Amino acid sequence: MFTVKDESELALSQKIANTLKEEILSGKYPPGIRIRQENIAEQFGASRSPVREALRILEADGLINLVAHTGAWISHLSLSECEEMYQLRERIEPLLLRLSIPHLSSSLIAELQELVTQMESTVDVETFLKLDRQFHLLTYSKAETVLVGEMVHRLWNTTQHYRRAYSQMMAETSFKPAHYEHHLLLAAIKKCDADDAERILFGHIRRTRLELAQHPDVFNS
Amino acid sequence: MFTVKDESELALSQKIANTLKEEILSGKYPPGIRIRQENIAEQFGASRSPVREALRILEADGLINLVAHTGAWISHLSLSECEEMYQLRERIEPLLLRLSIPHLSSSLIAELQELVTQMESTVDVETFLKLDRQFHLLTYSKAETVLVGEMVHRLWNTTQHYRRAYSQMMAETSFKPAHYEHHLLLAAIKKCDADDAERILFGHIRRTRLELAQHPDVFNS
DNA sequence: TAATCCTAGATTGCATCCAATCGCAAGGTT
DNA sequence: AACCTTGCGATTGGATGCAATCTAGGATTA
Repeated sequence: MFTVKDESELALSQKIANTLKEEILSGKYPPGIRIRQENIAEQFGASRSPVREALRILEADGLINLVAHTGAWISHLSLSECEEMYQLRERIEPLLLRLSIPHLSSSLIAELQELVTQMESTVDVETFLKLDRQFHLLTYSKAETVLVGEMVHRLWNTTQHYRRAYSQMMAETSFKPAHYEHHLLLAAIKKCDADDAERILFGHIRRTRLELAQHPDVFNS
Repeated sequence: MFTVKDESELALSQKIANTLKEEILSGKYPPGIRIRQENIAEQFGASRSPVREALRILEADGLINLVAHTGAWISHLSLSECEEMYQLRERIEPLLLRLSIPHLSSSLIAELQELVTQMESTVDVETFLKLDRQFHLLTYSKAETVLVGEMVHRLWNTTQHYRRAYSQMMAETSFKPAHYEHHLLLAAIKKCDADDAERILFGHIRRTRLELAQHPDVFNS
């Protein structure tokens, strides 16, 4: 039997970490602001002990920075750090895609097709962001890995704020290149051509990195 | 002025984590055995609070596994997980090398040369392991990165036990291919040929992965 | 005999209390 | 006026005690 670990049987520190993570990624806590242990404890009706452990977990996920005797801040990447993250993504995500492609079913590919169509027809940035995330993570979903998948999720989480900023920026000009790349990627996936898919995905992420680098103002707020 | 963070001003939980990490990597705690909070606390003359946070840090580094209400175990990779780690290394370390090569001084290259020579003349596995680690990390040392470097260090740490097992295994046959690859890598570095260096390093790690996969018995202990 | 249940001890998780440290503002010095 | 010192309030770090949970071993039963 396959039992999913029930949320209720997790340690409190884990539950706090999970909830905080959602809130950070959703933008409730913007990058750079400080987190106070007592506030969080109060918010969850708990003491500071589990909160402190939760903060350690979030630090490990790269979502916050802890400084001894000083406090915790929502981590914000500098331009150069963000470029590093994207360079990591350029190298790792094509690998994950390669490991996933052989196991993608035709019904899943139909889902991907649907997502590409939806992305083209939306104008709302937040919706596009969500669909884009769904699309890419779905292409990776059949990789029979543990660690590589986790790592990619971490990379997506820590760059979430900047993908949002990038999307808002691009919304004023055009998403066309992204849509073209999504079509090409989908075609390569349909052909089960892992080499081609890797190359297109690499370029897709690289282009984003280079465009972000031309808008350093995103990192000053 | 450049101030290195003094060990003494770190939080106790960080110091415990650092020490435990060394001990785990050195093999004092072999993969699979259980860690008890009270024992660690006693060992450091501290209470369980900082120990618990230290364990969270080590979990984030992938060195131990925590299960709620149950305990902590030194993590041990399965063969397939180990292969994943090596595939990650194949993709990321060439990137880090590329970012480092332009900044390598001639004196540092002389050091690298010396390490290659020393590796060829040693027969002791533990010494080889140390020199090999020094050599590769030194080739990466001038990369002006934060996150990529950290990630590579993590990958080296979590595969440490298996590199040891591999080396002991190879000691009975031959290290010759590794030595050849080290020479080629050094030559590419001297020429500042990042493309070539990336390719050689990729092959170097890949060969190790494939040889490890042919000795699954390493993972049964 | 083998499987199941149950209890005692051990171990982890969380709350509370106290100590250590930091940041900031007020006051003093050059 | 600019800089440095000092002390207080705020915040984090660590120790202890107790509750919740798990593991191991023996007793019970089919």
